[in-house]
This record gives sequence, C-alpha cells and structure tokens, in this order.
Amino acid sequence: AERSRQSKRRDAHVSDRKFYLTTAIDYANGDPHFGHALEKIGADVIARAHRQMGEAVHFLIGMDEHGQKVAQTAAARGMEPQAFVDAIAATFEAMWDRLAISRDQFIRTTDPAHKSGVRAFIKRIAESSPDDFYEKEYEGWYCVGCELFKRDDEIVDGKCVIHPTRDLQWTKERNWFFRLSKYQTFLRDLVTRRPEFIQPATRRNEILALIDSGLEDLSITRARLAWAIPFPIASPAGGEPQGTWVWFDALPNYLTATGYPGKGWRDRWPAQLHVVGKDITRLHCVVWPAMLQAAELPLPERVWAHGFISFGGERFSKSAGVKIELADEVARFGPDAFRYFLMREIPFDADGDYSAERFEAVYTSELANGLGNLASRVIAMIEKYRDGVVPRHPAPGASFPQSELDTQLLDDHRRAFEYMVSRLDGSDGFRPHLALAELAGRVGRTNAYIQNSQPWNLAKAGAERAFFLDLVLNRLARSLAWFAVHLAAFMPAKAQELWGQLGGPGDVSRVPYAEVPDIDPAGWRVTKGEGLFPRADAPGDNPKTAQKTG
RNA sequence: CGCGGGGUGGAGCAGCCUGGUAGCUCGUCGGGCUCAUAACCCGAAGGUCGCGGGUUCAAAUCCCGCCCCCGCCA
Repeated sequence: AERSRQSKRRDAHVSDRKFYLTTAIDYANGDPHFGHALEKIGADVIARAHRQMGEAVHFLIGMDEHGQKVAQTAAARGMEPQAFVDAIAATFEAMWDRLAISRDQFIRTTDPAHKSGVRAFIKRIAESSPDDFYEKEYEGWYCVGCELFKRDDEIVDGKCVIHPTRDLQWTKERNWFFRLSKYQTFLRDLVTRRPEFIQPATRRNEILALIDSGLEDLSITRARLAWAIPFPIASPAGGEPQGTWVWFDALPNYLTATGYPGKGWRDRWPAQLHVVGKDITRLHCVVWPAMLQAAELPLPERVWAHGFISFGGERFSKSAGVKIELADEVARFGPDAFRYFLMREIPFDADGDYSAERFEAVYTSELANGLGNLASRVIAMIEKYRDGVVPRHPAPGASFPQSELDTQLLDDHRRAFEYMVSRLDGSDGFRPHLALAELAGRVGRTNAYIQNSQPWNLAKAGAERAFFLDLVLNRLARSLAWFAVHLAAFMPAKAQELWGQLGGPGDVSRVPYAEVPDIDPAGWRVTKGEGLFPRADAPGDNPKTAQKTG
C-alpha cells in the first residue's frame, strides 16, 4: 500500500526525464546492519531529491540470495534455502519500511522472472559474442566465503585473508569462463572517456589501476553448486549444468528488474545510477560493463561508490561486549533523526565514523535546539501576535521605504538551496552530507535573524510597527516552509510534520524544488503541535532518556 | 609495497581536486535577549594544518621521502 501510494504520488509531476537508480542487492546471509542502512538511506535521499527535481524516478533495491554460503547457512539452521532467504528478505524489507526507504521495486534473485532473465541474458552474450564463453579445467584453493578461487597472494596461513575463519577447499573442476581479458581496452576507454562513469575520483583511479594491471578471465560456473541458477549453456562434454557464479547471477538484476527480456524493458534500461559500496566497484565498473558490452546492450550511465562506516569507540564495542545494533540506534530518536544523522555525519564519498555520543550531540544541537526550536518559536509568535495566521509580506509604501526591504535572509536561502540541489543532482557527484551542512547553516542564520529583528519588540510597539512585524513573521514562515521542502528527502516524516504545523497543503515531498522560491505561506493557519524534536534530556518528553545505553 | 582511509586550536570534523586573510560543531570564558524545546544571538581565548625536503612571488592545499594511527567485503 505504501508503495502504490508513492508511485501514484509520483505520477503527479513526472517529466520526460527518467532516473533509474539502483543499490547493490544485499547478500542474504545475515541481518541488515549500518552498512546496508547507509547505502539505502543515501540512495533514498537521492531518489527522493530527484523526484522533487521533477524526474521520473524508479528506485530499485533487492536481495542476492543464491550461493553456497547461503545454502550452508540455511543448512546450519536446519532450513530449506528458500525458506531461509524468505525470512531474511522479510527482515530487510521490514527495516527498509522502518527507515522510509521509498523503493519502487524490490527484486530477489530467487524471483522466477530474474532467473529466467539471467538465463536469457547469458544466452544473449553467447549469441552476440560466441567467443566470450569457453570451458576450461581449473584447480586451486576455493573460498566459499568469497565464492572465488584464491591466488597465492590472497592466502595467508592457509586461509583466505578475507575469511580467515573458513577453511579453503582444494577444488579441481571444469568450468565455464567469461573472456573478461578481451575487454581491457574497451573498459579503459570507458573509464577514461567518461569520467562520470565511476565516481568519486579516488575510486576511478583504483579501477584504472586495476584495469592496467591486467584483467583475467572469470570462472563463472561452479560444479556441485545446487543453490544457483543453472548455467543455460550446455557443455559439449555433456553432464549436468553447473551453477552460475553468484556475481554473474547478481549483477544482471539491474537489467532483469526492468522486465528483460520481456516487453518494455528498453523503456527503463539503462540505469542512470548504480549506488554501490567501494568494495564492489570493480564488479560494477569492470565485470558488469564487460558483460553488457558482450551482450551488446547499453551500459549504465554512472556508478557511485560510497564509503564505509567505522565505529570509533572500538575499545568500547566488541571487547566490552557492547555492540551497536542498527535497530537500537534507529529507535533512539526515531527513523528520521537517524537518517538525518547518517547523512549529516558520514560523507557519502568517503569513510566516516559513527558514535552514539555524536548522534546525541548532533540531535540535540541541530535538530532539537536548532531546527525544532526555531519552528517552535516562529509558530508561537505567529499564534501570539497574529492569531495563528501567517501575515502577508507588506509592500513598500510611504511609511515603509524600499531601503527597509532587506531581503538578505531569503536571498541567502535561495542560494543555499541551489547549492543543496547541486549536491544531489549528480552534477558534482552525490554529497548529501554537504547539502545538510548547508541547511544546518541556514537554520542558524534564521535564528540570528530573529534575534536581530526582535519581533517581540515590534509587537510591543503596536500598530506603528505592525507592518514590520508582518514582514518579519512572513519571512520566518517562508524560511520554515522552504526548509520543509528541502528537508523532505532527508526526513520525510518530520518535514511533513513541520509543513503541517505551518498549515502547508498536501504532501510536502510532492513539492518540486523549482517552486520553492515562490512558496509564500501568507494566510496559512499554523498549529503549534508537539515539539518536532524533543530534547532527549527533557524530563518526561522522551523515553530514550531512561534506556540510554551509550 | 595486499587494498583503502586518515594525521588541522581541548574533542569531532570541513577546507586539499581548481595554491593566495585557517573555517564549522561541541566544550570553556564573558556579554545580550525573553518569541522559543533550561532553547536562541553576539564576542573572546585557543592551532608552527604529523615530520623533513622540493616547486612557487605565495603551500594545510601541488611534488618527493619519512613517521604514526585506523578500517577491510557493505
């Protein structure tokens, strides 16, 4: 219901410009954690922002559910793989609901449509580029954690460096290979000629170095891998079809989600943006484009690689037995505050650090004392001085010279909004943290504006100063209404709450950014509701005070 | 030489790509305001921008070397 409502809402202001964005599908091997949340929230902010830019957004999220590791974990819990991944997928979707991730589609690699889509895609590669698949006898140490054969330099003390708790298996089998080496020049040209294809720049440099170090062909099937999509090409040597390597199964989800190879998939493909973690950029910037090129299909427009979250208080976490749980942190101040904090604190183009103390500090200073208190004082003044109706901004007249019309505040807001949009529209990457920093600055300036214009003194002066009071209050209400529109991508529920308290009509996240400068809440009836962001230390206001863990 | 991130006033960070008065938040100190969520505003103290070289009229910012921290399949 949530999603159908959202897609309906979207229809109200779609343009001809489509924006298909995806996140990495998450491996169904455990519960959602901070890394998943960072990526989904970041992508959601981008998706919501682009809707308010008037684009026809399609936002895809999903689960990667095949592979030996999933099968093993399921077996360890005495479950059938399908039942196991069903449960995991439900856990993820519940978290995405809680975090208000406005996905339009949730794909699972065990979906029948995906499975047939992948098989069609692989067949298409075989038809377009028959030389790209070949069979070869192969042997080496195999890491189930990675689902990969490991080179000697990837093995330390007889274990895979990434999965030191797992035993490597000496494996000898005849597999299908994908001729990735053939695409080295093609990929180098792609990354070089289209600098926006992979961003931020540090990631592009890494990929370039990887390409230049030489690309090896990929083993893309596994014998004895039952929990997988059967590889659709029969071996001339006969025998049972092997299982398709997880990444060759996973990457095409972005394509199969469009309905490929059924009718209409070309309306959506190619994707405008893949949002992925920095660890899997090589899969998305090397393997995936090569696969598409082999199939003679269009390439995605760009890949954005975000960083990782670290937990500075490491001494304080595992060793002390205190682990920071995603669900607990979301519960502290609610989903919107959590979204705000992650986007504000963790740069989306680099690694960042999370701490519960910092969360509380930012919540208190920027949301409670900053934005929340600002809304509270403005609305209170409109109630007290103007009976709850936002006054009109007076026009200059005889008693009100043009020189008094200092529009600095609103002009600066507009400039700030342009900057914010430019942090989210892709023109200079995707940097929501900078957009929020800008907004936090505007809240501060608006508080200063109140101090400087002293509306309480204007009120005391009575009719003589009434038009100045109107002017000030109108500007303040406008500031808040504008903030609400630009906050909607980050904190959808709180932005709506603010918008509602101001008396704004309808759904704030439907308001296009382009209309913001023209929004004038004159005549709106305000309602002073609950505090937008109650202070955690205010007695009785907030249950978090009592259960504070940090 | 596995890959990557980082060392900026007491704490946490931005700035570095596109060299040119070192900025923000918190904390401290002083002042102001009373519309507001014990909130808000203003001011002050506090930094040889890890170390050493180099390029330059000019380096936190570019180049080289060194030291030290920290992450690692999201």
